[in-house]
Order: sequence, then structure tokens, then C-alpha cells
Amino acid sequence: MIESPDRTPMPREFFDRPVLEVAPELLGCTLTRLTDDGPIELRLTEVEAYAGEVDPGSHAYRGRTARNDVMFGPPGHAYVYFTYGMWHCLNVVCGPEGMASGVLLRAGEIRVGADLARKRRFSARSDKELAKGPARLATALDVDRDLNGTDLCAGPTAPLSLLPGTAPSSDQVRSGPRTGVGGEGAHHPWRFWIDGDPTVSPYRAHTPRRRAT
DNA sequence: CAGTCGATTCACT
DNA sequence: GTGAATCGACTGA
Repeated sequence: MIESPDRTPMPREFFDRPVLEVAPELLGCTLTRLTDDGPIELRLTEVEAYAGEVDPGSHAYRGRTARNDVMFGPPGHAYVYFTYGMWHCLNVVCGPEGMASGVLLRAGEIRVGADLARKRRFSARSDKELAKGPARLATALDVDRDLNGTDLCAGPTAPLSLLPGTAPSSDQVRSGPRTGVGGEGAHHPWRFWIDGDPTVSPYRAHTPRRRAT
């Protein structure tokens, strides 16, 4: 018999902790997506923590709204938002419930279903770019707002799940400022990535958009 | 109700 | 390195 990898999702208690503890421990974990065409899986290489209503960089900073409602709910669920008129980004809600904290899944290495991911990410120059960036990750895995609120701990039949993976050694885990976050929350080193991994997205400072004419 | 801008990506210079 | 794409959520009047 060939030994099969662990298909049991992360327990909900894993997410029901302060987001700054959870975020770095998500590196190396497996994100699985069951599409109509087949499974797609990736190993997480880059994440960012958003610390709820007290975090100026968080969507939850100005309180509960229709969009961020899921963030205020139980941990272990997917918060998917739509941005720049064309992209989706995927987060995992963390604890404690009501604090509205979450982890943005920014990048990963596609391990299963690269052929499916390539179809969705046809402009990618190499497989390393399939999920290099939060909107690319969501596109590669066919994640949109239909999956907002999905329980990531529900089990193998769920459309989207988080599973244990191969954690990087602690000296490979790096942290730094969050990409594209400006204002008061800009300096916190709440972005975490696996050092040297080619699928990690480049850092960019926040750039205010030029005013419309 | 109109104005502003975004937890981004891509094409092009 | 710079700017366009593109739309819906949020803000403030």
C-alpha cells in the first residue's frame, strides 16, 4: 500500500487563535480546491495578517459591513472580496470570533492541477507565476465570491479546504511590511513568507492612485 | 447620490 | 517604471 497524505483539514481550533500566531504557521500548508474539472492544490508560501477592527489596514477597521460580514463570524471560514473591478482575493478568518481578524493568502506553489490552473492563468509566463500574488492565487484556483463564507475545515467534499502540509524550517520564515498597505498600519511586519521561494510575490509599497481628471 | 479609491495585475516604454 | 483597466463598496453631504 502506498501511504496517502493526510487529507484531514486543519482543525477549527487552529484558526481560533490570534491571527499573528496563525499566519506564519499557515506557510507550507495545503490549500485544496475542488473544481468541476478536477482538484487544484497549492502549498502556501506567502500570507499577510489583518488584525481586525483595530488594524487600519484591515477591511474591518471601520466596523461590520455587508462586505466584511464573514470576518466577524467564526474562524476557519473563507472571506473572499472583489477589488479593482476585476480581481478576487481569499482570506481565512481567524479568532477570536468577533474580532474580525483574517489572513490574506497571497501566494503559493501549485502542486496538483497545474494544467487547470494554467488554463485560468493563461498569461502566466511560467508555473511559478500561476499563484504569485493574491489575485493570481484566487484566479488560478477559480475562487470568487460564490465561495465567500465557505468553511475551510468541513472535510474532503468541501469546494475549498486547508490541510496540513510541510512546514518550512523556522529559519526560512521571514516577515516584513504588508504589500500595498499604507497609512498607520503600513509599518507592521505582518507579511510572512518562505525565504527564497520562487513563488513569493515581490513587495510593493502602497501607491496612492492618481486623481481622476 | 456622486465622488473616490482599492490587501492588483498586465501591457507597454 | 508608468499608467490603464474596471466596478462595487464605502464615505460624506
